[in-house]
Order: sequence, then C-alpha cells, then structure tokens
Amino acid sequence: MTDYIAPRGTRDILPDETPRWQYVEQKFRETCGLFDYREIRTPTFEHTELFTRNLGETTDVVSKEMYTFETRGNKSLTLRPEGTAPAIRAYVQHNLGASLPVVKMYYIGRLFRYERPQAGRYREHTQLGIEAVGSQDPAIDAEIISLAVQFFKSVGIEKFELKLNSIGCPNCRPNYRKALVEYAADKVADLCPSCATRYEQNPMRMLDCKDPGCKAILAEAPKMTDYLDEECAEHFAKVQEYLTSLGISFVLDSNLVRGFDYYTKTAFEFVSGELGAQNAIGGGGRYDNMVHEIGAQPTPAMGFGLGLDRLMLTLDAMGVELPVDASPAVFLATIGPEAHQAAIKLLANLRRQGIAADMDYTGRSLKAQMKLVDKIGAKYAAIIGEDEINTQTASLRNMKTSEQKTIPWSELAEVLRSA
RNA sequence: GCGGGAGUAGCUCAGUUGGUUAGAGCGCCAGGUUGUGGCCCUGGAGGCCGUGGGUUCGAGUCCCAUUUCUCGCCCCA
Repeated sequence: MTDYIAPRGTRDILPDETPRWQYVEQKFRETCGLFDYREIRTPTFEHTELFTRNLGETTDVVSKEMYTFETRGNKSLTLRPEGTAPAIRAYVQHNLGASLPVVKMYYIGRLFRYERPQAGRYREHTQLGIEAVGSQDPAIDAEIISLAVQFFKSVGIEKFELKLNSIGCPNCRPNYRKALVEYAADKVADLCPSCATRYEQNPMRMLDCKDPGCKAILAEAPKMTDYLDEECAEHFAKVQEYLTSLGISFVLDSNLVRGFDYYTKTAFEFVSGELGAQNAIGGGGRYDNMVHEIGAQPTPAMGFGLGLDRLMLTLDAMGVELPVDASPAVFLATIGPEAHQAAIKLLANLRRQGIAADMDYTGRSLKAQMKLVDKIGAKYAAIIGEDEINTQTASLRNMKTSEQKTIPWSELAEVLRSA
C-alpha cells in the first residue's frame, strides 16, 4: 500500500464507474440541447473578489469554505466554490448580451469547498448547471425548472420533491426582514447560538435552521410571501401557474432560503428521500441583480445547479440501471507468436474501420484469454491459431450463444459491423 | 470547527478471557490431455493486523497519542 492517497474530501472515479457518469453527463447535454442551452466552460479558479463580492460576505462559503491562494504576484485567487458567478462574469466580460436577447448557457464543472466531508458532500464535486440571462419572464423560471425535471426523468429519477418559494427583491425584502426581526426580537435568547448570529447578520437564514427549538419559535414567524411587492407577487403567481400548466408538481416552502445572497424572487430546491442528511440534489433561483453588480447594465437572470455526485448516489440508492456498455465488440485471442503478430495488424485494421477491439499482450494461454474475453464482456472472440493463419481466417465465437464461424480476415470488420 | 463509529489480503469481513508459522469468502494467477469463456475441482501468489509509543515473558487482541476513512452537527450540491 502506498502512502499517497487522494486528499481528504476528494475521490477517484474508477474506469468501472466512469461509463455511468458519462451517460448521465450525456443525458444532461442532450436535455440542455433540447432546451437550446449551449455549453460554457470557465476557468477552475477566479479572482477571489468575484466570489467575496457577489455571494455575500456572511455566507458560509465565503466566510470559511473557500480554497483561496496567492499568486507570485500577490493576487488572490480562489478555486470556484459555485458556478453562477463565473458564468455571469464571462457573460459580462464578453458582452454576450449584445448579440442575443436571452443567453442560455449550461456547464459541467468541478467545484471546491473546504468542508468536513460526509455522505454526499465532498471538497471537490461536480456540478451540472444552467443559466438563462436576459429575461424576467416567469416563463423562464418555469423553463429552467422543467429542464431540471426533464433531465431527472431522462436518467430514471422519478421520485423527488420540488420545493418552491419567493424571497422577494431589494424593494420588498427589507420590509419583510424588518417584520421578521421585530417578531424575533424578544425571542433571540431562546434561539440556538448560530441563529442568534443570524439574527444579527442575516435574519432570513434563521428560517431554515433545523434546530427543533428554533423551528418551533419560527413556526409563527411572518412569511416572506405575505410581504412580496406587487411585481414579485405577480411573478411568483405566474411561475406557479406555468409550472402547473406544465404538469410539474411542487410544494410551497416559505422557509426555503438559498445559501447565497444574490438570489431574488424565485428560489427552488429538489430534494431526494434516497440521500442521507445532505438531501438537496439540486436547486437554484433568480438573481436579477448580479449581472449589474458584476458590471453590465441591469439584466435579469435565472439559474439552476445540481450535484452530480449526489445524483449518482441517488441513482445507486434507487437501484436505477443505466444502459451503459463500455465493452469492445471483439477480442482477438491468439495461439503462438505468429498469430500474435498477425493479430496486431488485424486489430489495427478493425479499429480503423470503427470496430472496438482488443487483444492479449501478456502471453496467456488460449484458455486464459477466453476467460479474459468473458470478463471484459466482449461480444465476440476471434480465435487465431495455426489453422487460421494458414487460411487467413479467424474463428469468430459469439460469446453469448457459443456459435462459432470461420470468417476470412478481409470480411471480419463487415461481419462484426452487421452483427 | 464540534461529536459518534471504524481501520486485519485487491474487495467484504472473521480472529475466542493477550499465547506458536494471522484466517474465510469473493477476486487474481496456474492447472484439471491436443486450440476455447461461464459451473465445478485442485494448487498458488498476496498482509510491517493504519502509524508511533506504552503495559507484558509475550500484543491483531489491553492503554495512550496520532492519522485516515466514515456517519452526523453547522452549511450546502
């Protein structure tokens, strides 16, 4: 055993598992394509200020979970802890809004957060995300949510809960915040320590505290949805209306508060009962002010992110079988050095003609090679020994039916292609 | 940052009140007549028993520390 192991909170996805990941990623790409979202790839790290200024100074991510380091030139960089700010930074930097009314992007990227690992939580994880920039139409909110739903279903996840809320905007949220603070003012002493801090710094975060005491105290607290201004209320009603018309069921959750400060209006989260304590499989919301804060003219936007690692865990827990098969079509099993030499050339020909093929490179017996064919799951074994060399053929064995036919080398690719 | 559980072969795990050369199943490798996989049989390789210290005539087993993994809290995907 080596002393070198993957750093805490990171892990290897081994060759046996990667086909499942690739399959899910492919489904995501296809779904995004159906909704006309295009891929954007942004750097793994960004200037630290992008995150500190846009996610909120008091959020956990910014205050204690970022992987931040200094360059030789004393600039502070940070491994991206989330995907939205970088995507919007790119949108603004390249003025993407100038050429399209609504810019619809998706990304598949690794995110980094320095947290204590546990089930479904890693220090490096993969997130699939989408962002739509340029529309305040509640139909875009519904589109993004329905893209997520369609994607979940495409990989076999039917059971999940969609939680929905509106957290208002800078116009109406202060009123609610004030009402909440007034409600909690004489109860601070009874709240848990972290809620006492939240009361000071970010009162709305008290709403999703899991402490039973806090829950009881806040059960009677005023609700954001009762304080929405006319525009936000109408937007929220429309989102619900559209979702309903799309046949997407949801539950309103007035305690749903997203982790970053940039959200406005719509907030939503998908939770899976198949996961442990970390049961949020994806979530997102509207962030109508970020584009402006990053430096472009005010432009509404809406996005969604989902944790691929947690999605894979959910699939495992649900026992979903994905139709993946990474096995080659044929394995050349050879007897003796002459056959080995002939197979090298034959193998290259097959591959050039688009037939996935492999052969033995360890000098094993035919029997051992056949075992190997079985193990790697190749559909056919092409056996080449002295007889076959003399006749320029291969004994093509169907590993499932055990049928065996003599095929000339020149016809091998064609036979395999039509098999 | 704080709590609970666990580190014995590649994997999943046994290992009796501390007592000789540390085990099983699976996997791996080689055989079971000539050039043929799955099932079966036989044999083999592979372990500083996480690491360091301590108690003891003797430690995989007891004590301490440390480290890693794991589950949970905070929070999030």
